[in-house]
Amino acid sequence: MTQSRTHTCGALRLSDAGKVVTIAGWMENVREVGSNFAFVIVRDFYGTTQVVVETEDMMRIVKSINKESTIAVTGTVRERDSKNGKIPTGDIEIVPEKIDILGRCRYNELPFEINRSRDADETQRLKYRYLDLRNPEVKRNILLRCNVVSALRQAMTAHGFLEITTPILTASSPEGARDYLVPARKHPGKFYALPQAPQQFKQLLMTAGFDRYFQIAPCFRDEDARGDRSPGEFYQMDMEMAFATQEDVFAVLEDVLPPIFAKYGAYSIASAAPFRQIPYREAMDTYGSDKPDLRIDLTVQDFTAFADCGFEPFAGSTVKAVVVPDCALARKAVDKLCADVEVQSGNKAYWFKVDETGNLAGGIAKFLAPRAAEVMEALGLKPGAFVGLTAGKKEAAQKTAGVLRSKLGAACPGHMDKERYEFCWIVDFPMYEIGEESGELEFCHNPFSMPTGGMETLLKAERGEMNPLDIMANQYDLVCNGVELSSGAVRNHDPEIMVKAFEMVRLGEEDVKAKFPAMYNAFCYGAPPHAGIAPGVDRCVMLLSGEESIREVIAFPMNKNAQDIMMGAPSVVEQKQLDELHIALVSPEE
RNA sequence: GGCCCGGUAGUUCAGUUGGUUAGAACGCCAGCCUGUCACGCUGGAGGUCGUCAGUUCGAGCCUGAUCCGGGUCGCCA
Repeated sequence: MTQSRTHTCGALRLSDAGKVVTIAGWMENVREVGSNFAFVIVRDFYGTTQVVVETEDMMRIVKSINKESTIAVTGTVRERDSKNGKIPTGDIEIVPEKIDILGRCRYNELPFEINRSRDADETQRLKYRYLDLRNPEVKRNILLRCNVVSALRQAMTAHGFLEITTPILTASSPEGARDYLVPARKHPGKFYALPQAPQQFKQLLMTAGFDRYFQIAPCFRDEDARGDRSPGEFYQMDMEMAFATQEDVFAVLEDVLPPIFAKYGAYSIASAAPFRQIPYREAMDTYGSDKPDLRIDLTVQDFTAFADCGFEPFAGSTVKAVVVPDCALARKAVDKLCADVEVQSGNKAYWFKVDETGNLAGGIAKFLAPRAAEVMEALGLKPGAFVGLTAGKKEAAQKTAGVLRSKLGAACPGHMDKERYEFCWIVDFPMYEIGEESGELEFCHNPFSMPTGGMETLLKAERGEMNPLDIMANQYDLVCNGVELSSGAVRNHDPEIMVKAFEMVRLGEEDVKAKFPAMYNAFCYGAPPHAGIAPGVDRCVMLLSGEESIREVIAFPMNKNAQDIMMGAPSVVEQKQLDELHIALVSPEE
């Protein structure tokens, strides 16, 4: 490039006509409309500009290179004879005096067409992510992410939070997800772990007196992927506040998030503070989910009273119903919906409806017909109503009903006000549950949360004055449009209460010290009460962009199997490296 | 790890009951075209139908195994 560019490909307007300029970018397209007459489209990050080739010399250069080569064009800006109102630079074109080839594209056929890359096979897109990202539609999500992260930083800083980075190489934590381990060269047989979250560090920062901390923090968990969950690594806007209550944490996020969602989101309306607070058990009963989509006005009702109606799958089960008062779904759509529910929840869904004359019809109606009046009364049914049903153990029936509710909300017009962001807090999570495998009391979520009522509550349960399953944790989830954005809690900062909480699950002081030595020790030196939360950055951007796959909001995502196809990770390493790390590979055997 | 869906041209897909030479669109190559903007027109090249085995006179299509991808459940304190 003998001359640096004077304008970007999105900059030139009619007022620039007559200027001699230089632009640079990728040769997106060449439209030949005559001999030695062609339109060349040059694209860069900012837009596209048309170059009109009118001479044999220029045509020879253009025809000598493949599309997607980078070029620099120097020439005169001219008003177009025929303008294009669809693009900002559509009034002008450049008449080139010089076209420099900067970076030749060696292939005349690409793995996919840039502007249609979103239709291409995902493996191809990820392998050639640098080509995929040339597509302005794909690039836009990454730009959105930059803006959101920048806005989060500004808002948190304005609220007096300090951004402090915490270690990436740290100690393996015994609870929670599977760790990524890193062998320690200087300590044969020992390993670092990548942090699943900066949880313990941020609590230590509170103990150190930093008062308000946040970090756009990378988190690493070796668990399987989902559409909305990256394998391996993801980012959280991690934050923690000292001398703070649950309400203090809520107040910060209720102030920080809605403006960012309204400004950068696909929808311009976001719930105003304060967000609705829904106790966990109420959420499960009413919405069949601990991450309800409040844009849907349908609710789940209990139908267990009719479990003995003679329909075999209901026998001895909890039965849940979702009523749509005015649903005109075609039979085919109903079948599809039930099939989708089964795929997503792993459990079957059933249905019947009330016809115009007030009779039960379709699906499993014949089993309920003998008690039709009773059914109508119990569910408050009127002619035209549709009833989706699920059955199973209480939790399964609830969760399946939750899936059914979302599907029905999306499918039946008038029951989902889609174009908005509806936030809510899920509060009052149980501290303990009966483990499915062990059959004994276990921590429900994490052991760092303060039990509601503190030591007094734990002692009550210990004395048998209350059911341990009724102990609540000062823990909360932030949910938006059916997506769990974040978990947080008022932490347990008292060593004695920590030990007591562990004793409930047959562990004790030694276990606390062994599992969380730094935190336990630190809390013995005067810890402030503190609380925090960590909204997922990828999930937020996903909601804002309206994308269905989390990979669309990550610049270089891994595939479902936690592989980076482009870079070839994970990969085999040289024997020398293994030797240095004191690692001997065992060949896999059957 | 279980279940569901998919794998056919460079790309996205169609392919009937198992039956002649496996098609379309986009892309690519060549020619024509002086105002295109998803430019247009004409022609052309391009295929181990994921892989292996089986059934059959005959398999893209049926059966079994296997590999790969996506979704989902488990898992994700």
